[in-house]
Amino acid sequence: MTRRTPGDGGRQGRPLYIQIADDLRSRILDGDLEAGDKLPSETELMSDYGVSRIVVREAVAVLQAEGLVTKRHGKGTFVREPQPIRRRVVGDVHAKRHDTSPFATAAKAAGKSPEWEYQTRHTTASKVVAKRLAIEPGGPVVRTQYRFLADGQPIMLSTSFEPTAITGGTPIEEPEAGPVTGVVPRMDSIGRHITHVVEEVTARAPRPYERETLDIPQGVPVMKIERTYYVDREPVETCDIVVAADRYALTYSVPVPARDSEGTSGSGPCGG
Amino acid sequence: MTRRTPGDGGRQGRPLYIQIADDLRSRILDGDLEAGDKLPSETELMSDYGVSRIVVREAVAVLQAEGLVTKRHGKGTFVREPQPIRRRVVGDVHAKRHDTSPFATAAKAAGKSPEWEYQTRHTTASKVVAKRLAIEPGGPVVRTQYRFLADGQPIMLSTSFEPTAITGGTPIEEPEAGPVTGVVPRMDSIGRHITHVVEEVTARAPRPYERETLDIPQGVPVMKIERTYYVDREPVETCDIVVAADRYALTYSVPVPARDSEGTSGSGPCGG
DNA sequence: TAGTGGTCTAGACCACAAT
DNA sequence: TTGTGGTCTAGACCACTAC
Repeated sequence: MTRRTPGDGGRQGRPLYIQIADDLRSRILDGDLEAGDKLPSETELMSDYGVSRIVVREAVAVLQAEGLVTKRHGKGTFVREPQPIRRRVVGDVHAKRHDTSPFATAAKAAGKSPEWEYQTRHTTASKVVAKRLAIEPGGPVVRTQYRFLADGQPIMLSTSFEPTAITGGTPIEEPEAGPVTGVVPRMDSIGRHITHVVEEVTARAPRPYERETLDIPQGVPVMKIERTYYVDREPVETCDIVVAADRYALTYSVPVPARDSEGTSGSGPCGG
Repeated sequence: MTRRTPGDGGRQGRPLYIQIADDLRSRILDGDLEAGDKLPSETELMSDYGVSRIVVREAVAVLQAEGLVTKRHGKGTFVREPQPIRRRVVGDVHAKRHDTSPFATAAKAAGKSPEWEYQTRHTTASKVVAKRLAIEPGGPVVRTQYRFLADGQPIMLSTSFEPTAITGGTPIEEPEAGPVTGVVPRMDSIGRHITHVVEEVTARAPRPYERETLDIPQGVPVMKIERTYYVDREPVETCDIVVAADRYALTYSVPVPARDSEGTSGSGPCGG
């Protein structure tokens, strides 16, 4: 490692904390340090590399931001262990049925009843929600916030919006208060069969509230799914789902038409 | 703000840098500071809050990790501006055709020819790749790495794998060297019509190589798409696609079957 | 009690960008 | 030249965890 004199500001090479981070990273990726292993303490790293504590801390912060390590107060810094992944499969053409409720299904498979907390409010549509529901901004909607739990621990957040124009006055006006639950059965019960679902997936750093509620470590982003249910071209419900990205994989299966007469389908390389 | 005496370690409240971060965050979210606006300099924040520089820097680092601000050396710290989003739509039931090459389509729509660089290698399948292609580990594959460019700037990385057992000896053995390009047309040309595509979406912090190549700022994760093309149940190509999460939204449209006799489809609340 | 990471001060020199 | 963020030192007290 290139050692620099105090205060030379980097003339002799890259910053020390970057060099140390690189060194530690390769020790992790090469398998020298395995998942769950403890990194040398800050004191050890200080003497190992002959630098001050802040340099060591910045180096470790780099690895933490990359999601490679986790710090535990009073215990040390550890190589992050891979999280168990929940697979959320949508639209598998080979499945007997389409599973639009993987949370409930997974919970049942594990012998647990799916649990969630919710809070329903009658309110008005914001500009964004109005656009997704194809209604006028300010129009009446029913908003329900969910927290889904596994072993009592929140693992998914969701907020749904339904236009009162569709459900108002029916037994299912409030999603969790009627005789039927589940979006598709509920809409079926008032004669509206949902024909398709559109999901828009993005990812970003978690908000402080999400970090706290979902117990998300530094360096782990969230995936946000904007899901909208349609009856033909009419949106009947839309919701935002937020999950920790290290615990979920979203799988989509999409058919390719028999032949593309226009010759543009799949015209690029894989990913293009 | 709760001021603490030096070295009291937090008895009187939350850490100073958290309080300062909270204050700055609310000034951003309340619209007091808008996208593109410059935050007070570190020197100003030091005197504004009466703390040392490291506290100010940690506070700003929090906001940076949340993706709210970007630092520019020699200029200042700025509220991040929303990035133009490329929408990648897969499986829209109302579209005339399925667009499996949104990159090329988007480039053409903008009046530019899509550009990419690639590098093809004959190699053997790793355990992971073998599993995705349903072949034996160590089996021969053709591996092609792509960098997709817009205005000369890389915006997407992709690595594809095709088993030589399928393409070997045909004109399309190497994806970019044959008479036909594009996964679907290429496979069509050797009598294998792709029936469906499976995409598995995850998100994580970018690797150093990805940060550099794709020019990803602090606090922005990447989305990784594992895409596999199938002829019936036989995988014929798989690839990994990596994009910056603040510049892409992945949209999937999935049909819901006419009626679910087993009564489990959509049985949970939205997101459940 | 000892070791760990968490927070904080005071001060220094540096590289980058605009004027 | 001035102001910005980038890197770094030396030292302090604190809270958490395990023994």
